[in-house]
Amino acid sequence: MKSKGITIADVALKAEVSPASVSRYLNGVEGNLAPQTAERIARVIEELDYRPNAWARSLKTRKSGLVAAVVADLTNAYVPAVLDGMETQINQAGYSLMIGNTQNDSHLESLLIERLLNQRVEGILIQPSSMRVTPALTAVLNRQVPVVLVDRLLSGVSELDRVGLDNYGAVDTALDHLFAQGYRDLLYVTEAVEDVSSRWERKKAVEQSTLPWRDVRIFIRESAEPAGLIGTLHRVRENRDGIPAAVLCGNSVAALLAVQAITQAGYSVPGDFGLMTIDDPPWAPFVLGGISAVEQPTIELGRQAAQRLLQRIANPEAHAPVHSRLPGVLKARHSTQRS
Amino acid sequence: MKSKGITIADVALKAEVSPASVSRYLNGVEGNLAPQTAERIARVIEELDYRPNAWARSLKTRKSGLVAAVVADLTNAYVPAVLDGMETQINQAGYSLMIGNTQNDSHLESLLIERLLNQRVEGILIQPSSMRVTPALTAVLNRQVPVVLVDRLLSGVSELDRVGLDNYGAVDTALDHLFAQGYRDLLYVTEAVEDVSSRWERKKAVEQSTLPWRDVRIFIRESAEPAGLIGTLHRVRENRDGIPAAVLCGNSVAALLAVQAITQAGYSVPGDFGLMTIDDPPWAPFVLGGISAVEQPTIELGRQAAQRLLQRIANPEAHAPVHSRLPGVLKARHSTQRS
DNA sequence: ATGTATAATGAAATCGGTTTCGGATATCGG
DNA sequence: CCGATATCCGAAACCGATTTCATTATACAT
Repeated sequence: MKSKGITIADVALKAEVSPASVSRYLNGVEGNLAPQTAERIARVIEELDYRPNAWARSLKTRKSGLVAAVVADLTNAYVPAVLDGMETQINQAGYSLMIGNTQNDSHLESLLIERLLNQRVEGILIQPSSMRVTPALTAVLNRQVPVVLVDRLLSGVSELDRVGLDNYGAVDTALDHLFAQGYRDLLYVTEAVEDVSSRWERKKAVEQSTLPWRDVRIFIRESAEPAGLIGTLHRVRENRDGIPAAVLCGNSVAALLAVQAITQAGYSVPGDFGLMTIDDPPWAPFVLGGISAVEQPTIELGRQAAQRLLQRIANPEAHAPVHSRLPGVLKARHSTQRS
Repeated sequence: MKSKGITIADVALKAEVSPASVSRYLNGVEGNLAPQTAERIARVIEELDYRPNAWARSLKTRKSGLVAAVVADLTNAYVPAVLDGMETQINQAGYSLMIGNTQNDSHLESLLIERLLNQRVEGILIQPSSMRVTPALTAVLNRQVPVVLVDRLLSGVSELDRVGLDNYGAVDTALDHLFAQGYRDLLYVTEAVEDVSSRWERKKAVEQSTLPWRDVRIFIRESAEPAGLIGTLHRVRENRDGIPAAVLCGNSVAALLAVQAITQAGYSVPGDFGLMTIDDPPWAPFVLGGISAVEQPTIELGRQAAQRLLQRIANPEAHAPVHSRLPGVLKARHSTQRS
C-alpha cells in the first residue's frame, strides 16, 4: 500500500552503487564521481523516472527553494504587474513563488504570513496592508527570514530593504508637466492617507511643491461614489479665469473616481479640467481621449525587489538596508493637452 | 553554529514528556492526551515560540499543504481576478498557493510544472498555454497529482476536470443582445484561434448563430497594430443602410484593438458601429462612453476551480471528470445603445 | 618494492517530525 | 481485593534525502 515512491535507495540498488553516490550525482560533482558511474546512475534515474523528494532534501539542507510574495490587493492591476516581474526573476534563480493576497486586511495578512513561515519560505516580499506593524509582522522580523518591503513602508521599521516608486519624484514629474502645460490651479485627489505610506508620501509631495501655484486643494476620497468629488469640482471651477484647473490623482483608484465625477458632471477634458494620475492603469490611454499619467516601472519594481530578496537569502550577513526608489516615467496624453 | 532550531525534542524535554506526546498534541487529540499534559505542552510551545518543521512533517505524512496555479498571462486582468477567487478558497482550506506564470509559452510552462512537481504540490490548477499537450503535461497526468483545467481545454484530454466560462452561452448572450438592439450586420474580432480552446469555441459559436443576420464576418487579429482592422471597418461600413454594424470582440485583447481602430479611424460609437466584447475588462465602463460586455464570473470561476481541486485531493478516487461552464452576465452599456 | 598522496565510493549518522507498539497506570465490576 | 479494560504515554522505527568519515583502489615518487 506504499502508493508510489521511487527513492534514492531504489536507484542506488539498480545502479549497483550506494545512495551516497546517487546523491553526489544529483548535486553536481561534489566528491568527484567516476564518469562511468555517473553515467550508470543517470541511466537508471532516467529509466525509473526518479524524482528526488524535496522534503527530505529540504529537511537536511534547510533550504526550501520557496519564496513568498504577500500583496495587498490582487485586483489592482499594479499588483499583478509587479508580481510578473518578481515571478520571472525568482524562477530564473531556481526558486518557486508562493503568493498570499491580504485584501488590505492586516488580520488576514498575519494569518497568511504565519502560514508561509510554517512552510519555511526562505524569504518574503511584502506589500504591507498598513503602515502599522502587527504582531505577526514583528514575528517575521524577529525570525531570521529575509524580508523586502514592496511599494509601501512600515512605520518605525528601518532595518528592512525597500523597493518602490520614488513617490516624491513621481509627483514632481506630474506637477512639472502640469505647470509646464500652463495649469495654475491644482486639485489633488487621493484615497485615505493615514495607513498607507505611499499615499502619504505622494500627498506630502504635493503639499511641498515649490512651484508657484495659485491654488492647491486636496480632496480625500471617502466613498466609492463620485458625488462628493463632483461638488468639489464645481467649486474649483468657479474661481477660474480661462485657465482650467488641473486634477491630479494619487493612484488609479482615485483616477477612476475622478473619471466618473468628470463624466457624470458633464465636464470635458482637457477643456474644463486637466486630468492626470500617478500610476498608469491599462485603461488610461483609452479613457476620455487618453489620460496623462506617471507610469510606474512595475515589472522592474518586481524584478528588483525579488533580486534584492534573493541576495539577502544568498548572503544573510546583514548589510545596511537598501531603499530603492525607482523613477516614474511621464506619459503625456490628451487629458493635459492645452492650446 | 546550529543557527536556530527549536525542535519537538526541545519542547518534549522542557515539558517533561516524550516527543510522541508533543506530536499528538500538535495533531489534535489522536491517542487521547491528558488535559493536564496537553496544557503543559501548550505552555512550553508558547514559551519557546516553537514551530513544527513542515518538511519533516511532510516527509512522514506525504502531504505538503501546497497547491499550484499555473496561468498563461498575469498581465491580463482576467487572470488575477480568477487567482483571487482561487486564493481565498485555497487558504480557507488551510493550503498555500504557489503560482507559475507561463507567459503563454509552453516551454516555460513545462519547466514550471516540472519544478512544481518537484516541490511536491498536492494539486495543480492549469490554464494551459496551448491546446496541444506537451510532454511535461503528460508527465503530470501520468503522475498521481490531481489537475483541474481552468478557462482552457487540452485537445484529446477528456479525463480532467475543467472550469471555465460557458463560451457558447456567452456568445449567444452577446448576439441576442445585439440582435435585440436591432443590429443586423456582424463583425467578429478575435485573436488567432488555433491554439486556444476558448477562442476557438467562441468563434464557433458565432459561426453557428441561428439568428437571421444579414452579414457575418470574422476578423482575425494578426498584429497589435489596428491598421488591418481599420480597413475591415471601412469595408463593413460601406454596405450599410442606416443600421450600423455591430462589432463583437472575442476577448479584451481584441476589444482593445477594436477601440484603437475605431478611435483612429474617427468613427463614433454607437453612431457608426455598435461595439461589444466577451469578457468585461475593468476599463470597459469608461471607454467610449461605456462598452457593452458579457462579464465572466471570474472570482467564482477561481473559487470553483479551487474547490474542485481540493475535492480531488481529499478524495483521489477517480470520479468521472466534471466540466463546469459558468454563465456570463450581460452588461449592456452605451456602446450598443440604439435609438 | 615500498610508502604516500589522491580519487572514488560506501556505511552510517542525521535532519525533525509521525506513528506503531507495547508498557504502565488508573478505573471498574464482581 | 483481584483481574479485566481503558487511558495515557514513551521507545524506537521510519520517511528520503545529505553528509561525514572511513575505506579501498589507484597513481606516483623514491
